[in-house]
Amino acid sequence: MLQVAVIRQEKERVIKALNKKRLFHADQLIDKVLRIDDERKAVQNNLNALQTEANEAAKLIPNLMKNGEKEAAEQLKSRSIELKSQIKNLDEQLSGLDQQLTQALYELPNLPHESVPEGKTPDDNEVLLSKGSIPKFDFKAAPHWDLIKKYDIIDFELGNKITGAGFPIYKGKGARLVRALINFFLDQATNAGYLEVQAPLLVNEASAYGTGQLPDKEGQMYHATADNYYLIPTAEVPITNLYRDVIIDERELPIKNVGYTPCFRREAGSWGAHVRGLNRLHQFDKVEIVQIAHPSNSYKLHEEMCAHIAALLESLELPYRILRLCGGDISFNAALCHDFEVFSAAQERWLEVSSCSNFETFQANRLKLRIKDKQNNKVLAHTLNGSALALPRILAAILENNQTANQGIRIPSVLVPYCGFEYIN
RNA sequence: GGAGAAAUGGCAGAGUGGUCGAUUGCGGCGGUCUUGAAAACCGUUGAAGGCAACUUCCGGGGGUUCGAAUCCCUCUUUCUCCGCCA
Repeated sequence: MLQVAVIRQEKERVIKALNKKRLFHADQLIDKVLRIDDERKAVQNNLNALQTEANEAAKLIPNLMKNGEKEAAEQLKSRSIELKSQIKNLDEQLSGLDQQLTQALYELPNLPHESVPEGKTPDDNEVLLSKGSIPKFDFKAAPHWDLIKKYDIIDFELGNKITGAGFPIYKGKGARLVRALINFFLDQATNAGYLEVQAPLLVNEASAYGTGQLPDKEGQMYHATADNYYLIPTAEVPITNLYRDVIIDERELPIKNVGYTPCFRREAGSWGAHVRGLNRLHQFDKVEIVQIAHPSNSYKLHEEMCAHIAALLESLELPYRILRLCGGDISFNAALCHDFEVFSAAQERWLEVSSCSNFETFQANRLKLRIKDKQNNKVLAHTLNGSALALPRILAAILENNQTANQGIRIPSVLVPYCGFEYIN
């Protein structure tokens, strides 16, 4: 959520930035915000004046009573009763305006960082780096959905029976490899200074609002309606919300957390071509890194997070590229986002395996996540997160890229100590 | 699930209708002293809105009253006891 003060003070810059995100009626939305905010202030001023009067009356009455001025006291009492109904009225107006203001602000996406390229579609994303060699085979490479059948390591049909489409059953070396990847990713993050946390997989409404899943993306989350909880679409939600309504001493920064969770996504309406096998699931595993940073160095920390993610991909020996998302493709909440894609050799496609974003103060403003310095001055924190990494597509790429003519699938050497075998065969 | 108790500032913990935004202790910050540190002493120290005056906030919501941290209702959470249970 953008800050009204920023919108007010830098209106032109904000409109320009929103246009880059292809929000072309930004000026109207911003005028609406400012109009509501003006009204809010006016109502609040009126309310304050009446409250002052009521407070003074309440102090005066006992004195009048003591001095035996019954008449005056009674008069003041009836005035107070009058004031009370007016105050109630204005109070209701004020909370109505507050709600309107929040609603209006919810419609505004985050401002893209200046380095975000102009553009409309994923084709306009900027390729920052492309690394690793794409494997060549002297045989017909099989897509991962054939390989998993051949080696009997993942069963989609069985998942259909238990739950439905998009909930695969990992078996044997498949299950072991998933566990190995999770442990490897957690260990790497811990070594890099992240504190591991295990957070709930269901969150309440306030948390979903805090990180921006609500109100917009309600349809993307599974909703446990009996208790009004949401299954998390990413560990970002519970982990970032650990710091909701918190004021952090700047000496504790940056806060670095890592967590493994399953992620649940309804992916409503997004099934079709290119979603076979592990490419898109309703439940998948992901290790997520989250940082709470001071605004002065959040971009440096974003680079550090991206370097961490790149190092993971390199140690898994996967060819990858890094994209800087353009204004048209970057998410509603992010100021800057780098996508990491691995090349899947049999599908001959790039698969997104990580998104690393700096949200600047956009989430912090909703979360009321602030930093205080020694002088007790407070500023909104910057929040960042990145997948490190999402498992299924990594798994798909490992299976496809490391297949051999007759030895089965070679496991990247860094994972061998974790899974205890060198080949799936 | 049943019975009871409680929820106050970073923490501990007073406050049961009228200058209470809240005594006090610890912690934090600043200072005196010290070569430096500790101890001691002095000062300072919640949040939000507002240009400001000022206003709001004592778990959330509602009510009683001229006036509520304090009384009533309700929800949530925590603790104790009982029951059940991975």
